[in-house]
Amino acid sequence: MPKVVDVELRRAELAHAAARLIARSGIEAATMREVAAEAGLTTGALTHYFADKHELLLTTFQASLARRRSQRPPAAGTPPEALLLASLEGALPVDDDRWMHWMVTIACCSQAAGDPELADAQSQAYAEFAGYIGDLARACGLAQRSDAAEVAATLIAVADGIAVQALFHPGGWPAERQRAVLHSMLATLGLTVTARQ
Amino acid sequence: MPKVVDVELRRAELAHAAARLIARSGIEAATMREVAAEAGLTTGALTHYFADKHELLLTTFQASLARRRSQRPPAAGTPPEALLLASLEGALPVDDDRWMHWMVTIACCSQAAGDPELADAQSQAYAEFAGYIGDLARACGLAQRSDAAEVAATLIAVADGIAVQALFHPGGWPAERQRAVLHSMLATLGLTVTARQ
Amino acid sequence: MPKVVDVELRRAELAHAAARLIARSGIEAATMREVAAEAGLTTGALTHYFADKHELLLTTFQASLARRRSQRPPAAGTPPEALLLASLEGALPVDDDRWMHWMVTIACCSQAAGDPELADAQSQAYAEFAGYIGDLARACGLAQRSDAAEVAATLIAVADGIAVQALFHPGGWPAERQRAVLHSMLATLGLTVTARQ
Amino acid sequence: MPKVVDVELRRAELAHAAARLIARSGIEAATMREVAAEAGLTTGALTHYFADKHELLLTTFQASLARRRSQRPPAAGTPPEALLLASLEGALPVDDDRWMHWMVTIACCSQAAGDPELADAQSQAYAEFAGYIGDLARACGLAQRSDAAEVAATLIAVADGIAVQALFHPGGWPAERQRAVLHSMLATLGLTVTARQ
DNA sequence: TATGAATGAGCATTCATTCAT
DNA sequence: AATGAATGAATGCTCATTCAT
Repeated sequence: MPKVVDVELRRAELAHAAARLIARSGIEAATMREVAAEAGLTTGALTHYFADKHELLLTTFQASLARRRSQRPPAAGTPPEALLLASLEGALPVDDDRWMHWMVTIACCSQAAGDPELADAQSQAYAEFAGYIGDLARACGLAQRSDAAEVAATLIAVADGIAVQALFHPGGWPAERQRAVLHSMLATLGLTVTARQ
Repeated sequence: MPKVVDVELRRAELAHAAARLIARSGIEAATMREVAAEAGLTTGALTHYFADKHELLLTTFQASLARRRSQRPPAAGTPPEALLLASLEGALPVDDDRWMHWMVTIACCSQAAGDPELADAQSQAYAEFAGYIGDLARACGLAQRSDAAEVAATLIAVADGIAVQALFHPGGWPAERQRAVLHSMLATLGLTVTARQ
Repeated sequence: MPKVVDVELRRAELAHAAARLIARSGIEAATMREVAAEAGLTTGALTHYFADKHELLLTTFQASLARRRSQRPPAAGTPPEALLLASLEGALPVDDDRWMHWMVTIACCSQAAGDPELADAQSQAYAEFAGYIGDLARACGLAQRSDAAEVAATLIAVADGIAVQALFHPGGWPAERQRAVLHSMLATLGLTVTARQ
Repeated sequence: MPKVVDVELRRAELAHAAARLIARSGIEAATMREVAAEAGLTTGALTHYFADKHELLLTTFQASLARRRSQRPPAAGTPPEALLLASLEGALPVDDDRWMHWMVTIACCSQAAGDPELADAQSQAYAEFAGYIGDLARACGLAQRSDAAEVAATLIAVADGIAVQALFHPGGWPAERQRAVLHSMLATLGLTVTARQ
């Protein structure tokens, strides 16, 4: 009987190592060797878990997306206004984890130009998020069935726009500033924001 | 007498070739060989105009930024509302040229993690744009001296947020939708939009 | 009590798997992984039966040679002319099994340049076969003690020469053509060929 | 103007280096690095002249074939008997050059199982040689139009059979023995051999 | 006995870069 | 100014091999 290893766990560890590297030093630094070393393994082990680099990158992106999704607050028992606010705040790069997710996303967006599979993953993740936000907007009374998509697009635009500026101007956007601009925009759009966390 | 070549023109051509490749196939495709070939030259010629790849990428980014700046409408004789609107619309990837600029920007952002010079170029460009938008917001009466920075940040967030969604979901954001969402947001924020182009 | 496995049988199965791979896809395809998989096992099991790849290849070659030897007709009660003919025909790649043996032989010959052990195995097998054919030639009256080696060399040359052409020009040498050329040559050399199998 | 290099000459040099390596140490030793080093260059230069290893191997084989063909004596003014004899002797591995050609041929035959292009090159070369020998056999009166193919096959079989034995039993087949067996066979087949070189 | 995780050297190939011309 | 030959380091990947289980 061989050494028992949780294959999915190992893949997750390796994908996370890749994400750290991408966030820290850019996508060009995320070579097979470096990713393996970051995870404390060797190249041979890496290719044991991922057929090739493309699969590693795709998995890294999908794992990062899944991680973000899993951190949404539980729907049951939370008022939709709080859910919506938390979801949009969740899109801001206010801590290392969220910053890392944005760096992975940006890197994959740049890569997606020559990689349909990556482009698909991105499109689908976006559609899912837009649908989720649209549902919440309706629950909050911010949108009707007919304009949910545009309202969601607007809300997401606000959060993503702040995120992009934070990414483009590191140091200029501490967490508080990000949240303040988001809250003021949401207030303008009619979402009453009560004090939080 | 040696062949007279406009050095700056050649550099611009090469930088533009690099930008096309980045937009078309991602940053990994923009190798020295490919960039040279895209411009109809050979590697040797490329290194004649750029000391190394880093300089090529930096120049490509700065050229793309300068190109965007140069397309702002002339300040003299244009009402500030129109200038502001045009500037924000100019940030949307509504045509091939603007799309290319965004792809270059995204690629450089991803690269900037490991490249301070690129990060600087990005920061400075953003600061300049934010200042320009802040001034216009004050001219329009949308902001006071005291809150110009936050108002500018909000306005840019709206435009960039739409841009990011368009980039992440190619095909889902035709030019008209981008403009419509932008205009509706600006109206909410108090900028009266008159019919245009 | 551990599972009882016939070690020699397993080695033979693995060597045969290696031979199949070599014949089917060339020697480069016969990696440890592929050989193990072809035999329905894993690499770990393969290295259990063979110290290293070199031993596997050597065993594969020797097993293929032994297999060919074991298919010589029984000497007792068979006229030497029939024995000689059958032995020479046995060298022709007229069926899958013999084709496989030739492919293994060729692969090992190519490999033997850098592998003295392989070269030895080849030399010895050849010497044994030449001796056997020489003895039969004398029994048939085709050779004296003094010229048995040269007569044997001549006879083997004919068979091997046909074999090589068949290998080099797959499709152009159906079994019948191989046998016909061999028989006509043997007739010229004085061996009367009677109808057979 | 760049350094002027005769591209075809360089390719020939590299292919010859590959052939030397294959003959000396087997095909596994003919890695890109080793071939480049054997030719006094580096890997990068090798890939400058050959797109990939497959092209290098194919070229090496074809160059070896062409080299053999180019060493046939001039047809004009030579009696067909001498031409035929020289051609068949040319197939024997009696010197380093011919030995090398045989090793390359054997290696490619082994490789051809998984490489149609290599198999094609082999087939065509064989067909050409068989046709050439058939024509000479008719010119010598050894064959009619109807049986030229079979006579050629027989003649080639004799030479190739000797060659294979020489390859399989290095040291046991000095040039004189190879020629002696060939001549005796040809005499049996009706070709009068006059004294030669 | 057999597995498969892990290693690390080695592979073909690509790349930015240099330089004689 | 421009070429393209050549370099050598680095890349993604494969391989034989080892070993705890």
